[in-house]
Amino acid sequence: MKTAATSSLRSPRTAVRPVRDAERTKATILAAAVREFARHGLGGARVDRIASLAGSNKRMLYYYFSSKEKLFLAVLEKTYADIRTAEQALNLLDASPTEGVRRLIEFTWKYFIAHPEFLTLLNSENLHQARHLKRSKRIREMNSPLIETLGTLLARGRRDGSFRSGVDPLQLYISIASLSYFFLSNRHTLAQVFGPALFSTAQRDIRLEHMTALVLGYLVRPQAGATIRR
Amino acid sequence: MKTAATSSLRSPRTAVRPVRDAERTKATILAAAVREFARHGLGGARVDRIASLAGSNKRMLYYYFSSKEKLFLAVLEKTYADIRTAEQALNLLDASPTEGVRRLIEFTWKYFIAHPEFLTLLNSENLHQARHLKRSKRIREMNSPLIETLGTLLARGRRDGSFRSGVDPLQLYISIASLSYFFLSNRHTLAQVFGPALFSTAQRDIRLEHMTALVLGYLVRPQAGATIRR
Amino acid sequence: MKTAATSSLRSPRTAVRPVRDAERTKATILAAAVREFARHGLGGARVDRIASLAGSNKRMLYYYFSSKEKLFLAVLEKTYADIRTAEQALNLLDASPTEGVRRLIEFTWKYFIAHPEFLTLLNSENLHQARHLKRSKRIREMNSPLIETLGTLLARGRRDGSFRSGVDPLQLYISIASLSYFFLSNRHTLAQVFGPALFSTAQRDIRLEHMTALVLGYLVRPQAGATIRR
Amino acid sequence: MKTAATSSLRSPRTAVRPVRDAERTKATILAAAVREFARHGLGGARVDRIASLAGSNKRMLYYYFSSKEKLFLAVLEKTYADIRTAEQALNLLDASPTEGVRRLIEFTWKYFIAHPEFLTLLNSENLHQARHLKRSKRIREMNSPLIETLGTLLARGRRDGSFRSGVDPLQLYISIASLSYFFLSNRHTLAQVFGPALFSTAQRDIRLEHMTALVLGYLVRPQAGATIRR
DNA sequence: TATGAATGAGAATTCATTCAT
DNA sequence: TATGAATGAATTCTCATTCAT
Repeated sequence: MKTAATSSLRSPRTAVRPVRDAERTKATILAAAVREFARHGLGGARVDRIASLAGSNKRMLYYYFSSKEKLFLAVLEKTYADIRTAEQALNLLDASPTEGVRRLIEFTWKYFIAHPEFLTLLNSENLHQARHLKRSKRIREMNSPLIETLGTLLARGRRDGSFRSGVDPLQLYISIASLSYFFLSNRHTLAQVFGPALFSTAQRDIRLEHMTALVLGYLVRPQAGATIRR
Repeated sequence: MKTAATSSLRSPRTAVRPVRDAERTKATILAAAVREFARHGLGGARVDRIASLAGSNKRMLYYYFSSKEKLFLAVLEKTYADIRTAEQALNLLDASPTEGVRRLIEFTWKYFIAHPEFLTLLNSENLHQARHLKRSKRIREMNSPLIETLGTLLARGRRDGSFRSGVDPLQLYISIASLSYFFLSNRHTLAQVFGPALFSTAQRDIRLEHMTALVLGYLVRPQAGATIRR
Repeated sequence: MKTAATSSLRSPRTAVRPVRDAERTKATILAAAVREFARHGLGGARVDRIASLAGSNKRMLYYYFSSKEKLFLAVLEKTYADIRTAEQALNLLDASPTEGVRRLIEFTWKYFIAHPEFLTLLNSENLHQARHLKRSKRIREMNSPLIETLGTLLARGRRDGSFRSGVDPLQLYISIASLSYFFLSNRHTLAQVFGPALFSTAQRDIRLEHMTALVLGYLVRPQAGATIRR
Repeated sequence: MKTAATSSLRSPRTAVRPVRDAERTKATILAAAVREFARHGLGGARVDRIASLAGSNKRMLYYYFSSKEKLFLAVLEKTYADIRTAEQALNLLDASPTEGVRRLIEFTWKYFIAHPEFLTLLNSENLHQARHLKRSKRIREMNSPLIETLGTLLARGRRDGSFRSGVDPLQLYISIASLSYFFLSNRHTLAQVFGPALFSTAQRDIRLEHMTALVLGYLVRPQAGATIRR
């Protein structure tokens, strides 16, 4: 009876009965948790909702993750792991310094757009003063390769005369992230204050262009011969 | 007994000036709410804690603010009103375009440092998709004068040749806010990932310098005569 | 029967509506908790049951006692306070040493019969290794006056030749408690093993006589002149 | 993979002797259950903990014992069987009546010290009003031989003039058990109230001496010739 | 205006037990 | 025989809100 009801809800082929596949169940719960925590924050997330979102039940959640807090940590770890993986696919050093920086800006922008959960989860974790991150060896070991890559790009650009000197790669990296982050993370209040047009698809390109112009306008030295006249 | 003692402490006769207790109680609760919502977000904030933080009681809170949500809205309105007031004290148009922009960056940076609650409250409101802001006529009427001021600065700079052309004041305003916001709002996770040294007082100045260099490096045209040679 | 008894407790005149008498509500909850913990032990007791037994609700229980564990502690404290009060009403020193000891035995026996909760609560607390008692300053300060009283009786008896010498009052006190405690605390298993007749009202007197004979038979020296012959 | 590895470790071929795993598993679970129920009582015991304590799993526990309650019953039966076995090794009738009683006291004392689980399990069963015992034919058939033995000792002692008359062997048996039981079962609260020194090893001997003196002081008639004079 | 008492609905977490392999 | 996965029903505890004085 119960089985019938349940099976009608879920397609017979995929999940008629309990999965009995630990890894899969765990992954499903984790994915549901990512959505829930991203949408409602740590405090606002509901364990019940995560379980039913995952097509599982609360008990399984505790079976695999022990507590809501630890589940949140697992979510953070997955989120960090995901972005690190995406970063590794970037080959910024294949291009010219200018092109490399341009691609980094674009990557950041597009990643944040494709993964809005990253922004809200990070906000949540900061609201809690990075309490969970502090306890996670895993995350602390996941260093982003991008700071070093950006450092290499800056050095190359300086050497070939295209970039100005004296730029700290960490500060610049943070600035690049900032420009995308703020715009997307605060889109609801920004839309309210400056009008929803700001978030049309056309405006998205405009924002990307602006950010690129800002960063490259700062970095790139006017080329020789490009004498500036009045 | 206790009541008598308490009331004598707050009795109009002993107060220095005939302060309206009602207004004072309301303000105290609001101030406590700002702290609580800033610290814990909307979901994590506790009505009990606000009441006791205010040295008052829950009944008063409901008496003046009707519900937790409306109290949150009041908090947002106060927070926006505060920053608008601070912005009005700025006289960016008294200075040169370059100096005006520099001051705007500095103001933003320092305001965010002095008012960390602004950042977390905004994050909270965005988590809730600006649900409260949408309902607040008051906030929507509180337009920031800075976009227009920045537009004027950009136009002046363009005219006097110091600034590049084609810069959208809104985009630039958002970028300026971004650079401070991200760094401060995510300080806990950033400290965890890049080390706590990033947030020493010395580093603060470095961040401000970097942001200023970035924005002005982009905006300011190399001066005439500053010919670039091989 | 039970309904009648219960409803009389809540007669319309006394508690039709919420009591709004903090002390009374608290006391009612505490009384209900004594019953529930005594019946089911700490682990087996149900917070819901306590609340409804008290004609109140769970929330009030937490309002006044913070947690199940702290409520249990309050119950222990009350239980200890009760027996100490009862002990203070005893005037053992008014009687002869023999009579004094007899009365102590009788008091212990009757108190344990009248207060079966004392036995089970003590068992529970010992199961938990006196975890709660350790935290209770109140209980540690509630010293029983009976050890000292018993010491005085023993000294007097020794002096007037009625009691043997070399008896440690603490050991004897513990033994007196033991004799009643074991019989009553284990009555269910004893009845199962030795038959329920052991707990008839007639047998109760027999037990009291036996315990008195045992203790006094040990303490009291055969009187002079009562020569023992073959 | 993991399963294969595990089962190969326990395969009959690698075991030293061809032990019947079934019996062993059952015994291991039972032993673990004794500990767990003794420590936490019936209500506080956790099926999970028993399984992992036994190095086994919950399914096996249910396979062999059907339910938590039945497992508790099995534990009680084992506990009773153990003490009956130990009692049978006593040969109290080999000695003089006085010596026989002395040995019985000592045996009780030492058995309770060596088997603290007996005390807590009995307390648990009494908290549940001997519910399980009532259902166990096995236990009801396991009569203690000691009542009869004690009866014989008392009769002999009366006949040879060493013991007083009119002593009910059951009452005395219960008293002897009481004196050890109470002291040991309530050791945690007693230590809290009277200080931990009461449970030093030295004090243990003092307690045994006291109990023996008490019982024999009551039982033994002053010897003939030991006329009491003025 | 002020305050402590009271509450229902809901939150996280736990538990004994069963299922599938 | 053995094992990990799965679950419904409780269980403790929390929270925003309202009531009585």
